[in-house]
Amino acid sequence: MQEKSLSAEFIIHNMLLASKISKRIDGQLSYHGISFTEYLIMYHLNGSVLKTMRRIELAERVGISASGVTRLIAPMEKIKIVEKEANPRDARQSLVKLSEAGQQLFKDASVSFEHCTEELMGDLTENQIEKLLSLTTKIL
Amino acid sequence: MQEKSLSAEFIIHNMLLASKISKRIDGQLSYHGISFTEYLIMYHLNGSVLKTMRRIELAERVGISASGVTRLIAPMEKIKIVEKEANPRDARQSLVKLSEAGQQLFKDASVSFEHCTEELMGDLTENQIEKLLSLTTKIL
DNA sequence: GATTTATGCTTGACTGATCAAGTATATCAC
DNA sequence: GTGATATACTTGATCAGTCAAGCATAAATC
Repeated sequence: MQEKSLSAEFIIHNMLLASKISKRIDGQLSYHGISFTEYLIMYHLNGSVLKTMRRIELAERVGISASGVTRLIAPMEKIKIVEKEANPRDARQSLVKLSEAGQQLFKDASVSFEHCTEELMGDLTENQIEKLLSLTTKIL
Repeated sequence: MQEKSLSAEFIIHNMLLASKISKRIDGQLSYHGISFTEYLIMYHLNGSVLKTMRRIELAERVGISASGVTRLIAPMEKIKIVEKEANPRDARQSLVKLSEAGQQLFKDASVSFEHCTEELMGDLTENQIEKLLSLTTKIL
């Protein structure tokens, strides 16, 4: 008889969960004309001190590659929800700033987003979610 | 002051985690010449009664679309790790069976996979993983 | 048993991301 | 200061997956 790995089971289960969740959220955010990934960009920009971040750091936070950020930001810049800024201290960098319009869009989209996440997590108590959060931070 | 949504925070955190995990696993499985998604296909086939499943069911279990399964299975069939089978009761179906070679490959890859998941979850006890599993099944 | 509707699967066109290579700038070692 | 190495970013080629449409078969309705 073969032993079954609990960690393997959890990982597989959690991957499927993540895929379902992101599809659901993408569906909701599409009403605001943005994708989940774009929302994540705005989320991190909005949470940073000057609503401004380096592309590389955005990539790390969102979990995509640097070139992924380049391609993702380009259309967001075109519709003016983010702006390009230079860093006088380092000419290699191309900072990304969440514009006023971007902040407003983020605020609107957050209502849908949070409504969606609360629906997803509806069967769990605050304590259980906190537990989940603290356990998952131990992974990796 | 604005309230911060715990569920939103968890979802965002868990998405980043999932993305990192899948990259790590993909890296490990590449030594066996397969992707994480291909591993998942084999995992579900191997766990089914006759090592055989319908494409639609595979799609649901793995979390991709039906056409995704078609495109994913094609090269696996070419290198003979799965075989196509007909269902005499329903000519629309095209069943997928894990071949002998596929079973062996799955067994080998599982060693790497489980080693990887155990490394990922190394900071957690069995009980904590069970807790995680039971909490995440309440989502969606 | 003919017609309508639903299911299982595949295909073409597309999208969001990746990687590898290239460019520009910065930092380090001497 | 000069040369070597590292970092920030972009671009072309590619890939894994999606969606919408289509085809074949099955099931339900009349």
